[in-house]
Amino acid sequence: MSAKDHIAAAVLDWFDRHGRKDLPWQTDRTPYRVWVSEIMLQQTQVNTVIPFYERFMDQFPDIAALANATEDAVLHLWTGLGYYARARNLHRCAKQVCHMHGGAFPTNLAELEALPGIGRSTAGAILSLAMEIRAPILDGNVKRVLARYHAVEGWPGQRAVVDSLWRHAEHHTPLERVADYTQAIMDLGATCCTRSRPRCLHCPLNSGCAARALSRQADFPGRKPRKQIPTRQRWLAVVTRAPGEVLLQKRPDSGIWGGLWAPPEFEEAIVAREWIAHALSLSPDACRIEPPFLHTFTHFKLEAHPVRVHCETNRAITNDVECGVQDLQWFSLHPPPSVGLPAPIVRLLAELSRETPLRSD
DNA sequence: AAACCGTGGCT
DNA sequence: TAGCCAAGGTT
Repeated sequence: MSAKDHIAAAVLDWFDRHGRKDLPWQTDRTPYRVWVSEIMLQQTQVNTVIPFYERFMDQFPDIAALANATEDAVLHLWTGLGYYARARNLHRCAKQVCHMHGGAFPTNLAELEALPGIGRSTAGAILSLAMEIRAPILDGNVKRVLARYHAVEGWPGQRAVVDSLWRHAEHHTPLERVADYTQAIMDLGATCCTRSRPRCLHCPLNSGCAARALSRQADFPGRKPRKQIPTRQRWLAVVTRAPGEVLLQKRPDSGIWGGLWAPPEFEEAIVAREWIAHALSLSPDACRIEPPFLHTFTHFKLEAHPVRVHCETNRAITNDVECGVQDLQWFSLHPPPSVGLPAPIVRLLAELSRETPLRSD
């Protein structure tokens, strides 16, 4: 039945004329290249991913190269891309595939989903795009197309809504040309069935689209209910040491900026001042508070006040509560540290290194 | 189950 | 402009 689904035929015909076929991960479609692209593309737009993907493939051309790399090297290439747990899972997954599957990805859904960072949709993408194995996907584009075509009420965060969309996706996925269909249904959502101002007149599915029949294209998929965004303040103590060095701390694996290097963080500025002053045997008054910089995250806002201190010695600085000595390290600002750093920290350090040379009075 | 994770583009 | 959200997965 699925193979004769008129939706698949219409979408495939549209794809032959209007689909995207020249994206970096569409050439040399190995499971490895498709996998890396799918991970990078999670919640991230195509144009953002492309330069990251090129750099990543340049340094890690195959899964063995990735598995043999250090985590810091992987995180370094992820700097600025966001959702850094993806990079850590990617690295873990590469090691598992090399050690447990002989370097080749499993060819079935269950084993793929068992790998870190690979869920049902990514597994389906790998199977269909790289292996021509029939498996549905359900990314943001497909959700929008199916929610409109079938007028599925509710927002996709709800279990019943996702289940319904998955059933539709499963039903429409054809037995033949699975790779092209998967790319096609995504392209349709990305370039035709767009979130705002969908181009229904050019859509191959317009005659059967329930949302269009109801003139309710904008109602699908349903919107996530608004939520109050809490605000909390944090202070990042940017400790510099002439000439041009900065103290960074490897953050815990979980939470914001998990596993990345960043200035030590404190709940209150006064704690940072006292901690720094004590560690450097300085008076708290010697710790200068800079104007705050504000950074907005998905669900909360973080205000960080850099606390900059000059340090002439290389004595060990420890914080018994926050981390161990092994998590603290001085990094040169020239060039910026070649380890994984959050994008706001990269910008902050770039500003610091651009200023007048840091030296003691 | 719902909250959480980052950044940048769009309207 | 300020909210919305994007080739989702994990906890």
